[in-house]
Amino acid sequence: MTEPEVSTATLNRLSIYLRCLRELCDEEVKTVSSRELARRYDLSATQFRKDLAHFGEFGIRGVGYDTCGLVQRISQLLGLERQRRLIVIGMGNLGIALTRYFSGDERKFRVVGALDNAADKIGLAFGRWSVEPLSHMKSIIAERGAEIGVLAVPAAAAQATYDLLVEAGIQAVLNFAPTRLRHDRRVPTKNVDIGVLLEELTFHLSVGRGRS
Amino acid sequence: MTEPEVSTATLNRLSIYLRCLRELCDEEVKTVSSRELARRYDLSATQFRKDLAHFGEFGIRGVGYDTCGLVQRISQLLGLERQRRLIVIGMGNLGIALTRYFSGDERKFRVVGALDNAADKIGLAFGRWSVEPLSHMKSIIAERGAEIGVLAVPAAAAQATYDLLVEAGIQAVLNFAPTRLRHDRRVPTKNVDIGVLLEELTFHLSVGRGRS
DNA sequence: CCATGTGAACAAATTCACAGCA
DNA sequence: TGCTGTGAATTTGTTCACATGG
Repeated sequence: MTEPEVSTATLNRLSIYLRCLRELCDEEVKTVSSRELARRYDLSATQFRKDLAHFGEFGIRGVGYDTCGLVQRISQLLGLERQRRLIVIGMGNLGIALTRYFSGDERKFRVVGALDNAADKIGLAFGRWSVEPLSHMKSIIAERGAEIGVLAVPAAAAQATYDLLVEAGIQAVLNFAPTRLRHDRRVPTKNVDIGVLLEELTFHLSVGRGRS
Repeated sequence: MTEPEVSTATLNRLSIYLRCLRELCDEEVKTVSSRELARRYDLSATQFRKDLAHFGEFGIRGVGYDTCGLVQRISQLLGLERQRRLIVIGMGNLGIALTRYFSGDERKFRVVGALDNAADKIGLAFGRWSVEPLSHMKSIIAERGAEIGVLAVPAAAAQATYDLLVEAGIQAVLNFAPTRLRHDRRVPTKNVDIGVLLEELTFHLSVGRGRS
């Protein structure tokens, strides 16, 4: 069974649905209709059904969806059945924050390495692991099974560090550096660009009140 | 002159173009064609022209675009002609990181307030301002001219804090809390949901190599 | 009878292809 | 001639409306 082509928008909505359904499941709501879910969380009922339709049939006609069951199903679809391992590269403000955040007993993602080349950072511990130089990258990825690289280096160093990550065998990258990466086709890469988002808000500020 | 309706995608690309053009301008490249820009930064030449077309004509036929001039023009379009003021709410790992980051002499955005209700946080200084309780929010916004609120509180507190921000007169919100906010139509709001992005990457991991 | 799942209609965004100007 | 600016064509994504099945 080869998985279908699914848009980023659909995948991101599945994450949202997962969160909503988890809440309902925790509240011991047994079943929910797409309409009720949409009303409660300000979503589109049709879109919810269409998004799921990419992957199969999950509901019961005339009834709705089993909340806890669907949490399991969507978790599987997204590949969240087991914990994923991250390494964070760049121990600036943001890198430290992310390392600390994902060093707790966070369910789905866990930091297994913190890297930086600055001599005054190496050896410090922001989470469970102390900071190591980038020369250890390849062995960390291989030995600790890191799958996702979190890039939190300055813009100027981002491309070179990205290339190192790919070369070292990382399987995906979440980039926080405010720069446009030339990325390897085989390594899925997402960008979080806080500057771009703030500038979008600024546009709306200067034009008048608007919606998200 | 009432501004046109522009999609989020277009606005975000304008921020990217701005960054690319700034680089070219700094390198003293005088003019650039849409094709050359696209080639160098892996963008779409047609899309670049179409995006600009929402706002007017900026190029010279047969020649291309004046790099430094276009930096100015796009900055104006996005409302970046003056510095914008932020307040950060929630001094957890991420809130501290963001406060520090935007407390430097960052050109376009500057933190003018750091808020948290935790007694052990109040009074600490992570940037130029020490942490104040949320009860000061309204006066900080009014007296220091804060326009954008950066929400970095736990998910459980996000909606209540968002409502407080709106009530206190904030003009836009950048939300880092992993939750779906019911937002006021008049206050543009953007979400940065790191969990959603990591889950998208995880999907691609489990399915096979893919692109961003 | 109710809510799902889905083809068909619609809307939005992207890409093509070329007219028109420097 | 070269590159912009833009209608027209195409692709992609969303919404509608209803047949289908529990």
